[in-house]
Amino acid sequence: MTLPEILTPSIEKAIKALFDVAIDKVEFQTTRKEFEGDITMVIFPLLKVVKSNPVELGNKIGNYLVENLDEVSRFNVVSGFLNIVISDAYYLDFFNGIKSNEQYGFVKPNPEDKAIMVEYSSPNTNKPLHLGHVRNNLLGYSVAEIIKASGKKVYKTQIINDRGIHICKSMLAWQKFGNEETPESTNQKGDKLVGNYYVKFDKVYKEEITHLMSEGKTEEEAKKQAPIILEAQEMLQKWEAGDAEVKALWEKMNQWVYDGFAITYKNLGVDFDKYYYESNTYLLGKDVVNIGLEKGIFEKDPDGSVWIDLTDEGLDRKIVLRSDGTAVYMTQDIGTAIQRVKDMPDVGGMVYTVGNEQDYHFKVLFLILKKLGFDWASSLNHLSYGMVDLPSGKMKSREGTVVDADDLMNEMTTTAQKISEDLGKLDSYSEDEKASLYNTIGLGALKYYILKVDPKKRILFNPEESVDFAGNTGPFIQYTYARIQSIIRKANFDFSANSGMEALHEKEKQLLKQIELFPEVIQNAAHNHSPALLANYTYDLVREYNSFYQAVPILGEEETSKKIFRVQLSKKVADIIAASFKLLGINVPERM
RNA sequence: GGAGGCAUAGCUCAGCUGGAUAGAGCACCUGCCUUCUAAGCAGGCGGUCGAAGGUUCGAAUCCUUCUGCCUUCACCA
Repeated sequence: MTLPEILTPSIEKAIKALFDVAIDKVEFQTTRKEFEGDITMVIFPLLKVVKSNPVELGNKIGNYLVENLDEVSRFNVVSGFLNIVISDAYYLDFFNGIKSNEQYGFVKPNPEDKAIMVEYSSPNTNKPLHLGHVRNNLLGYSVAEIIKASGKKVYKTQIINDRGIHICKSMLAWQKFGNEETPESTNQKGDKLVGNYYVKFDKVYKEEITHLMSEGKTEEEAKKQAPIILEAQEMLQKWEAGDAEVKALWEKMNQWVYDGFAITYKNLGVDFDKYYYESNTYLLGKDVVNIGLEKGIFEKDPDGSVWIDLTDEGLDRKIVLRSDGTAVYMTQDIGTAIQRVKDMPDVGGMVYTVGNEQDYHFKVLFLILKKLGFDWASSLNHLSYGMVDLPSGKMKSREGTVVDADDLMNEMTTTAQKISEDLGKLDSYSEDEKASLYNTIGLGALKYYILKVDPKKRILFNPEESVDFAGNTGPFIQYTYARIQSIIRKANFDFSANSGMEALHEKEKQLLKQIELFPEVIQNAAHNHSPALLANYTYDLVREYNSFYQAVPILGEEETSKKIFRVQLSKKVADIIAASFKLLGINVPERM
């Protein structure tokens, strides 16, 4: 039971006994540092129901609590705030209850509950993953893990945009200029190789445009008439017609990309339960549109195109089927959503991790699915996140101003190595152990840097400054974890025994209060789809721990009961750090 | 033009359902390594919470208007 759960009934009883009125809500907040107390009740809201002045009322309630609850040892009233001092026994009791619970804060899924499907990553297959994908992947993975920890079954999925003009551009450029190059022959990751040809295509395309314009064409005409773009469009048509040669090339090059992605995903530490491919789903949804047409949800224009009129909802008219009867993006997403629930009938909701430039698209998509009458349509969420910008401006893959995901991870690891070597604490480590540790720290820095900011805010990513290891950073938290492991190694006595502690140091109490918040933070983070809440909580916990660490000797010449308790407390903090970081997809090192 | 998002210290960010004198880190200054890992701790400096109104006992938080930046409103995905 949490403190509010313990206190609320007593306060209600007190009010009932004193004034004979019922109150509907009691408001609590943690007591500010400058006042004595652990939890504070706000008196003001009661004044509407109870005729009294805040101080008098606070004193009455306070007295009642001290007399009737063992947990409350004393209180003070400052203007409209009742500051309640909770007994050490309560916190010791709480700690004994959770200290050996490995699952503390995590809720077991209820088999009756519907599962949540989390979609993230969803790249195009014509170029490697970049910094923007990194944010998407980290967010999606972490939110999936957090929802899982909050007590729901989760499926991680993605839809791979494996067809379309973009991949045809890479294919065509490879065919024309590739000299049969392969990832093996060039010793290059497949996604990089394919990406190079996408850039190559664009270069040739631009040259052709310039050439045509020098012959007197307008830019618009030139863009439409450049031979290479016409050829790419022809290739796309062949693909759609099922041309064997084009399909074979398409399969070969996509496979190169998948092999490359697999390496990036592995290094990034993300995974998926189920993959969807646009080439399998792009035709889905057309039947649904026809059903919707019969129901009168959609309307057909004279030219044959199908639309939905959302002007009543404050939105626009949106096309759902082209005049030639082919599917658009929206058609496909309608179909895919329905297909997913068919594939996994226990899915009762979805979270789409997609950048905020698609806010409108998802608003419309969810509305359409709701109008089509699917009961799960009310549980669809768009995990919308802000762009990642560089100091130099926006990232543009065609112009080569992107930060490549693989390069970024390497750089972070290298920086971790430099800083670690300067500190020189790892001399006894083997080369393999060092390499693994640098990877843990470097990726920890990167992931934490991205996840600690509110998803909906844009991130200005400065590659140099992002590699920070002090303050609110991943490595700082990892470092605290490693220090605690060191304490545990040195505590060569049985610290799993009952400590027999009776009174708490102020810092110990502060720490326990922070620990007490963990389960609630997981629920909040799951509810808000925000790893940032968890990240910032963990940082607060670590600061609280470090403060405690400096203030009291843990393995000093103290009574055994204190040593046992403090090591237990340290271990619990380390466990929570590890648990929290696991949900963020970050590893913790045993030493650093 | 319609719709949506963002705006908090010089910089990067917290601030949960409205609550006490708005919090961290970086940077700058002062202390603390013979003691469990100093990637640390304790403290100082630094704010008209974009602006103006409104609701409220009480507003960074809710409402309205305005300003600035971004996104979106394709028979692209």
